[in-house]
Amino acid sequence: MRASQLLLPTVKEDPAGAEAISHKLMVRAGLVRQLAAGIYVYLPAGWRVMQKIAAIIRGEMDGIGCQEMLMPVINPAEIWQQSGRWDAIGGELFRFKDRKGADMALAMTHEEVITWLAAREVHSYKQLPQLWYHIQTKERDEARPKSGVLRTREFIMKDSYSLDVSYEALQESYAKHIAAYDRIYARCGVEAMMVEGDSGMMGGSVSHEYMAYADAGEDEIVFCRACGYAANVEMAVAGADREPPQSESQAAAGAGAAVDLTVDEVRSTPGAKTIDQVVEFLGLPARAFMKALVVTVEDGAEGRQVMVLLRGDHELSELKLRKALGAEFRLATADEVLAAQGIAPGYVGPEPTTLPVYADEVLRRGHYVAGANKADHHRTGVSLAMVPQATFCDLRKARAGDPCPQCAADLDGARVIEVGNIFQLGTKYSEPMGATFLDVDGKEQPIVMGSYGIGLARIAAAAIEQHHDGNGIVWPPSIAPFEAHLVLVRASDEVQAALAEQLYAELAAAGLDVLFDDRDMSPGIKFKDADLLGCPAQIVVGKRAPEGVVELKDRASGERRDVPVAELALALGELLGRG
RNA sequence: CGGGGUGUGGCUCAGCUUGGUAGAGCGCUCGGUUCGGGACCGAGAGGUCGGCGGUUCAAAUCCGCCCACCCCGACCA
Repeated sequence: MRASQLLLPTVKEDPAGAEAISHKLMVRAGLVRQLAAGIYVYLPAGWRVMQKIAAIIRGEMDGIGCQEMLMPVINPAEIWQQSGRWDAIGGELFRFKDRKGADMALAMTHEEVITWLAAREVHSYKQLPQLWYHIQTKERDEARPKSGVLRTREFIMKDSYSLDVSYEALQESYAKHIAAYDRIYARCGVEAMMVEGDSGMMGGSVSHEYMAYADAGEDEIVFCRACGYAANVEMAVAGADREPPQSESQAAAGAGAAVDLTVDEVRSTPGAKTIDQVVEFLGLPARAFMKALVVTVEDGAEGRQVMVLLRGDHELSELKLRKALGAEFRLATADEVLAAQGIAPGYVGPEPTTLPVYADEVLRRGHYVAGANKADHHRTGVSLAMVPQATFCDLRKARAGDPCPQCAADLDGARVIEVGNIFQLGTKYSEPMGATFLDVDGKEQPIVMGSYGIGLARIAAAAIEQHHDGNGIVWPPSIAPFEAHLVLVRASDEVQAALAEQLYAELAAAGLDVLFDDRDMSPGIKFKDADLLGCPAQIVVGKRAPEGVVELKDRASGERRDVPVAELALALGELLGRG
């Protein structure tokens, strides 16, 4: 491809509002343009990256016997009503009516279509297992698109589905996907880790998420270098705290502290409503406090209130609380808190309270400062021995430094991008949608299903997050828009131009993806563009063209060396890792 | 959906507080000089200041409503 003819609109300045590095670089390098919130145009170079990622995914999916097909984005409402998701999913599902007034939906994933297909075409255990996939646009009316291509309302996903005769058989399909996914990320040059997931709206029981390390990621995981345990912080088991409660270490240190945590006493804390403010006011660490949240449980027509207790320095895992309650919940409004506890948020405490209490495990021990249920006052010496109705459970988010729940080593933490996930759906869709088969005994059974997704753009973005420098993107060779960027320094120099043309023809003939910068522009612009775009090899035809020598630059290391034209093919092969 | 912010040439932004001739840098066009790390000189093109309404002799600027986009939160196969 000739740069003089390629639509590659590079820009010098970061786009307004962009924060994620991948977002800035994808726009600056001329890979994408935003049409509307969370809706992007893939420009030629960006689309090449997507196609390369798709090709790697295809290869690996085909490799485990998964069959490619194509399912429609437009779905009749009927199948979504059958699966129950028409009602279960809120505004995230794009809905519209066709000209006849029939309800339609834009598919956000394809379980319904797959199950519809399976119900019609799969009848016997002899046809199973089946592995089906497609690479198709997904539509989701995200509440908040963000971070460029990381969270969008329209995106391309590889989604595959397994159909099996039993849960045991499903394990095999699941294992095949795990193996394929590991290879896909490795081949794309993205470092990702499999963690336990929450199955969320997909339903089912077992699920895992593939997480790629990136500061721009919106998820956080903890993982153990010693034993390999890894989980989303929402999910991860928060092990016991190594340190004793603050009140015990304070007691051990002897008397004389300004505030004795073990003494039951009401103290005036005017204006101090948040943990940070009370910490400041009393001069105690956050872990000396107990924070009381009042939440409204939405398991009846009218919500009921429940008090949730966490240590001051811990964060609530909403997922864990949802599981403990067995119902959805939300933070209570100020009015609800006042009605339920008789005090406005800010000074709520468990002593006394008539509400059901759910307390995090670490609060079993120790004395804490808690709200005094009186405006502008907190109370010391509060221990949960005073709250007999308290139910203890693991409610807090795990964090780096916590002991690993499997081997007790220290957990590490990382921000991550979710680049894929796999679910054991079971019969969640096959039962309501009547996707059954006859087993060996002639008995009708629901098909046991799994679903497996990978977002292509997220792989591209994660690759950039993991591989870039101050000058631009440093693509892994496997997914770079071009393998080599041939830079003609002086287009007006006949010798240089002739040599560049010759190399362009030869490299292309050798099957290499080459971008030939034949533009008549100042060299600085060309070099900057080449670094920004980030193709792994740069071949610079310049001063030494008359001798038949060009410069080969390794984008990743920045190393450059002069190479006689005759040796270029070999040197390029080495640089690109083709041996 | 709640909170905050922004909207001015293609891009990034200033101007708005205190109403009075619409600006800069980059990009673009033409001519010339340059030519290995986003060159220089000269001459140009390009804007209903997000939209509608209001106040005023006069609105980019003040007021109201709406829209779009961004950020935080809620939500998230």
